[in-house]
Amino acid sequence: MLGRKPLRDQAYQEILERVHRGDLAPGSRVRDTSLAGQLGISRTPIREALLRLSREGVLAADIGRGFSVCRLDATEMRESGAILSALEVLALQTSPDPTPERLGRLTEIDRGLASIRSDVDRTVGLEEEWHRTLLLGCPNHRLRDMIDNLWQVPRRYIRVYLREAGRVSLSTQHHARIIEAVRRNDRTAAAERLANHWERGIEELGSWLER
Amino acid sequence: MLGRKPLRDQAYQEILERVHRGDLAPGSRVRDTSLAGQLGISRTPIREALLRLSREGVLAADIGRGFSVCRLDATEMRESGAILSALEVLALQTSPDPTPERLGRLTEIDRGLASIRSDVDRTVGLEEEWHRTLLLGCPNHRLRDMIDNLWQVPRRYIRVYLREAGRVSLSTQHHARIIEAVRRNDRTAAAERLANHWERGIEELGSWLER
DNA sequence: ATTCTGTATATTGTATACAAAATACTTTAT
DNA sequence: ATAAAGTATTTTGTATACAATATACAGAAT
Repeated sequence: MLGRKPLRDQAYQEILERVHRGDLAPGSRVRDTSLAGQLGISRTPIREALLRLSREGVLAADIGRGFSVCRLDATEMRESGAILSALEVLALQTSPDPTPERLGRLTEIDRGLASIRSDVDRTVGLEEEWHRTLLLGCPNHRLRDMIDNLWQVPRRYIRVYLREAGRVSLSTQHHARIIEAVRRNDRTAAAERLANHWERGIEELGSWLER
Repeated sequence: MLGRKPLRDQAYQEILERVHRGDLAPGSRVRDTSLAGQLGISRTPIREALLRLSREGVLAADIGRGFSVCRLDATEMRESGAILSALEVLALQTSPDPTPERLGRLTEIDRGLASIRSDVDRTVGLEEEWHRTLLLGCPNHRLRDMIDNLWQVPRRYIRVYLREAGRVSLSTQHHARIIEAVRRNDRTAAAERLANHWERGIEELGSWLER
């Protein structure tokens, strides 16, 4: 109860980062004891974080034999992607018109994305921030939270894809087309393009995974 | 580790049932100590269940002062309903044509719903089963799981509404119209009607809550 | 009476302890 | 050497212990 945030939340963040960094590799077992030792806290908050991560699809929990990092699997990625796509489209459709300043922020992020050469972390971070910024006005808080949480799954896939397939970014042109529709206040077209953006991204990742 | 299922899962189920029965009233505090005593197990698995329930929106977790049952709130219901509606529509759209036997099951459930006079539990159970049966063929497992989980929120509202507003059911005619479209293999119409079913249900519950 | 304040109690978040089960290791037999 | 079987060691799931904070209560001041 020291840092004003429960230890379980700090543990959650830290473990998640290790998964994303590949420090905890897909398929590898995650022992609460060793994490507790490494983070210098007890097993209890660690286990609470692990339980949460397994509910979110980052870890797998086999009864009696603990936790392991979920292996990357094309089917899972397609499934999560389809869900996230539908939810982001819903969020966009039910959002009020974005402020000009937010539109500016979106193009700014896109400029950032275009100028990156090979920083995977930064690319994924900006891609996610672009989506979050797009949906920042969505009045459905629960939906926004859910989308944020669900992003954890595709984020892992995008990261690996960018790193291993050597791709640099996930098409900023799509972003531009979406922004263009939003700017015209044509939410229907924007939603359609957002869905299309997801569909292409999923297909790109999927076919690479199944290679 | 006795019942072949982790205690935290049994605790989860039991606590959830108590919330639904109204045994744990909205707004009331939930003390892990007292639950542990009542269920005859330790606080650890109880807390794991409480943490999960708070992530699912059934309980609220205030840092340092424990858990309480979420109060019923029209906004929350509308938000969850909108999400669930979108996800069920997605599930329906991406499902293969249902087997005749499953269609039969759906009309059978509807007959059951129509014949109920005043059993709230049974009504809610059948309504939920109808939805689950409709989406049983959906190949996106993650989506099905997510829908099942999300149902916990509207279920609480429907239950209270039926009980306190004295309504008997949530319109089996809607179900019939959806089934009719599914039977014609017109998934677009079916999806549209399903969305409409949700919209009307949400509106009915919402205006009652805000009365 | 009502509000404040200090103290007792309860409850939380976290750490540790313990028993059952799983994994790793060693020894023995083939 | 390989395989099997039995034993030691980890690791898990759950229970309990403990310190810090929050709540409840009693008495004093207004």
